[in-house]
Amino acid sequence: MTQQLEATRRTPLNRERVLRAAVELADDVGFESLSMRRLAEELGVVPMALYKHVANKEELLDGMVASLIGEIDPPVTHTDWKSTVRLRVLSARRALQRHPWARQAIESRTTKTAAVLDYMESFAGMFLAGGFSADLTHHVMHAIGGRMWGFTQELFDDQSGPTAESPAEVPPEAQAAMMQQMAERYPNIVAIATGTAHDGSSVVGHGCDDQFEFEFALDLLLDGFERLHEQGWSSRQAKLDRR
Amino acid sequence: MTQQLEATRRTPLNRERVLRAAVELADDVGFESLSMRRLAEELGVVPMALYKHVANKEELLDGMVASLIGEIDPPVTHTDWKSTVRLRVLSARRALQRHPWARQAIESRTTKTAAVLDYMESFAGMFLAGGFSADLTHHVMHAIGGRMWGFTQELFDDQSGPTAESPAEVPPEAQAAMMQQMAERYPNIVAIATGTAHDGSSVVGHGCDDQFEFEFALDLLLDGFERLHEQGWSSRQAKLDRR
DNA sequence: TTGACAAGTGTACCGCGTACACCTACCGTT
DNA sequence: AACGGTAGGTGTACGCGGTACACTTGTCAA
Repeated sequence: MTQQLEATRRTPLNRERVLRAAVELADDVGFESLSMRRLAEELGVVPMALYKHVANKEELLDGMVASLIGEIDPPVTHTDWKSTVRLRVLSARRALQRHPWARQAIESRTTKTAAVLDYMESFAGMFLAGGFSADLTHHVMHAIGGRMWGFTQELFDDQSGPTAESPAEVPPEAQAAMMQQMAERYPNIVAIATGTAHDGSSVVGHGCDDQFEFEFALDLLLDGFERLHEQGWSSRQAKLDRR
Repeated sequence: MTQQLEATRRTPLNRERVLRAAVELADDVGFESLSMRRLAEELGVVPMALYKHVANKEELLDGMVASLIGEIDPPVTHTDWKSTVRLRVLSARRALQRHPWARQAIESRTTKTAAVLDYMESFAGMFLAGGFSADLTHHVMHAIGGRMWGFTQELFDDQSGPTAESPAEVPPEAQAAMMQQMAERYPNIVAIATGTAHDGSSVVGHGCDDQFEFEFALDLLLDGFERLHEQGWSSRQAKLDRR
């Protein structure tokens, strides 16, 4: 009968499996619903068992981020820095979109793990290899910020107005009235929202092309970097120019 | 004796006072340590009493953000859009720096309150008033993202390496050895970190000029916006150009 | 056979947000 | 003067979260 139990028993856990399960679970239920207890349950194990493989939840999250970094393509070679950076960022973005929890996870991390440092190291390398000064590279990395991970501060993703309660319970034509009110109180927002509804559909929350928005900002920055690089920008000079 | 009790009793709470106390508490103890229970304690009241003035913690945070927005200067008038936007953003940044919890609070909010919508409305207005098309304004607002609140994704603020444990317990000259290791594993990071230590001090975590980094990226974006605006950029054209 | 060690368990603690029933002082009305 | 509603504050309790600590159990080397 111990035999049976042994047969039933899964192959023992290990850090790898815990991390994989955590990623899967977060993919399914979202970042905020990922708990040690829930993860343990998913693995058919008691919560405290996890602590034999990760020190605490922080470390679990660090591990998840590391695994995410593993999904980002290495930089391509034999092109200019701009394409290299661009492709890498877009690869990061793809990884991020496969794992909706990743943005929150990255933002929640404070201490940099080796995996993160490695990624940043390699990222800086793309600029330096492109002939950027260490100085410019430094500031450029700051400027690109979260976009180096493939995300933007999304301040728009919700199409909900201030009075968004019921998800599908909106009276069909009452929407027009609300739209009316919106247009009065928020003319500019309505303008920029509908101004881009090229297909004529004038719903407020028509949702915009995230990918386009992302690339718009990314290219704006890359073009700016290029210009500074070409004109031999240095922070010392910039600071002198300021006065 | 009931007299005495009445005399002792504070003036009754109200939403205002709750919000003010919450802001103060968060200023002191940080975003993650702000709890309903702690706030209640601070107000000399039982936790559930707060729920007579705010519906739940979400609403409390919304209120805090609203109060923060109240600290941002209104847009200046009679200048070009660029200065107007720039000054406003820098004002937002100042507000944010007075309240270290604000970044996390803003990022944590999903539904937009009236206060937030008002701010965004007015923000969009600065571009539109400057002659920007609704189209360009839309994308520009996306691009500026969190910077419109005065913050950047800070991916650097920690100067800690991967082995940062004890805060002050670092053997004095062992730091040099660690530096050595750093330089081997992370040559690029070390280069861009020390490359900007203009004063010759080569400490890794010398900390950089946050304000400068912020303005660097902000101006890069504003210059980019200006260029696009001048050349009559439209998203339709941009999409056509892409192919 | 032993005994060390790694993996998993069970119990427990504290902090969190908040539902719900209750109390109590104050108010305008009758 | 008596009354009932109401706003503000209370007390108790629940479920969930992370995780400390002491324990069993299964495995393998000596």
